[in-house]
Amino acid sequence: MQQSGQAISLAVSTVIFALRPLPESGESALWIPLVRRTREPYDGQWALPGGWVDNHESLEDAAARNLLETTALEPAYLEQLYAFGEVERSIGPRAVSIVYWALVRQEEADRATEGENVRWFPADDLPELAFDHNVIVDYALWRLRTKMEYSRIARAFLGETFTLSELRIVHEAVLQKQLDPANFRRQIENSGSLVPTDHVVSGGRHRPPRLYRYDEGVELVDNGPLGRLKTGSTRVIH
Amino acid sequence: MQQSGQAISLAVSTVIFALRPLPESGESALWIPLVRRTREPYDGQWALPGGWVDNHESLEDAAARNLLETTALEPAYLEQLYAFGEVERSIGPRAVSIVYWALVRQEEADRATEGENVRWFPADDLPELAFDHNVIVDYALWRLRTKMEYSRIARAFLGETFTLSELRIVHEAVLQKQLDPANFRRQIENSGSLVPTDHVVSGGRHRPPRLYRYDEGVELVDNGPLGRLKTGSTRVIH
DNA sequence: GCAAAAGTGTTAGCTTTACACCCATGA
DNA sequence: TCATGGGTGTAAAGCTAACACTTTTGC
Repeated sequence: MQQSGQAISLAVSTVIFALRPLPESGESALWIPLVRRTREPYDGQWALPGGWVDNHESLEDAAARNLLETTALEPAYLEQLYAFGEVERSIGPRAVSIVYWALVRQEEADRATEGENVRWFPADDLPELAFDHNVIVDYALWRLRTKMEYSRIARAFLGETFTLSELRIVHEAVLQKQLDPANFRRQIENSGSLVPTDHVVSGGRHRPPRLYRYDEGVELVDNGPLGRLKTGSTRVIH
Repeated sequence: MQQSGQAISLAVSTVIFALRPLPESGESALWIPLVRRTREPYDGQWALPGGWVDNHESLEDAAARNLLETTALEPAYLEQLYAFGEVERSIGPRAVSIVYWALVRQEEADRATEGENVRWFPADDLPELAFDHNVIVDYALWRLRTKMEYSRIARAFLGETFTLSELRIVHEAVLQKQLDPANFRRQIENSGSLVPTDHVVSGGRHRPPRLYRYDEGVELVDNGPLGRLKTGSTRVIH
């Protein structure tokens, strides 16, 4: 088993999700930031933010660094999606991409420098992207929606404390369907992952809802090969 | 975004699973083949079969080729597991490993050349392996067991037709728990993924069980980013 | 009081689980 | 006829989904 004379470039890209209101309906929905390519191939087309992996950094560090450099965003959640390595997926020299997906809070998303070469798009209504990036986004969307149903990733979109309504609206925006408030409450309560705080939110024209926080003692279901053994694979910033 | 002068080696490794009887109890259980390292680092220790990715082959092709070269096995199922890229995971030059997991049928597993440098081990009772390979195997085991509950990967361990008993024994061996034959039958029948054949198996000292086959019209649940769009990511050999 | 969302109660229908019991065969 | 698994029946328990209803606030 020895190293043959190869020259495969190793890149990372990230599908970044944030919740923002749609301009038409005002409803909360998933958006992703894209960067415009400024060279061939696919010059001028929109693409996922990404870059090359440096020798001294892990794949995940490379993803986080590229995120910050290209979009100025710091994600609340970062997880590996898939390694894309088809020979013909890129014109030009052979490149393998390790793709991550990330979640950012709305305040963080609003800080993102939007300009000529960085713009947010609704995740379900994207233009034609460079490379195989449309396929990648579709897969990331599928993973996010699947994982939303059995894990606690919704917290990445929320602050330290939140009402059950706020949590439900996150689920509704991601899953694209209305949820019964009564049943949602029971389902969450039975999961045992939330603890009620002593505070309520007053000011609304209705009964003040209680604030909850996530129970830190309860572990995530699947946070990767390293995370499962508590060495910290998936990056969760509290 | 330009390529910096890097020299990261790209490798593939595979966690290969087969069902074989345990020597003590005779019960069917998961086994994996390991290869002995013949050079530093970790000289003499057991490791996952793997090798370098060539410039002209996809990651999946590289995994399949290495499988064949190191263990002479052709898998019935092959799926990407994870890309491991921590800086300090290997002594020596920086290496990133794309790890796959594979399932092979028992006939195929028996063909595997076992010798001084290739040996089968029970998946739940491994020695200390080279690199981070124990962590990797644990993760692959978790993925296999999770996926067994909602997808149709059990077919990779079976022939074209099989009895419900045979299918149940595959599930029991992988999940390490007894399943009620009556409830298992109904669960499988309701899933609609099997069709009964006109044949039964005679010769046993009991009522001859019917043979079933998988309904080819029913799709797998999750076979990867490319597979989901029917371009063939996960490799399923019928 | 009224609107609006918070929160509780209730019921039908479905799924899961446990286990009783009959069936068909070889020896 | 007996042992052995194949295959069917059934009922309790648990979960899901739909929706009625009460509670608490601001105006």
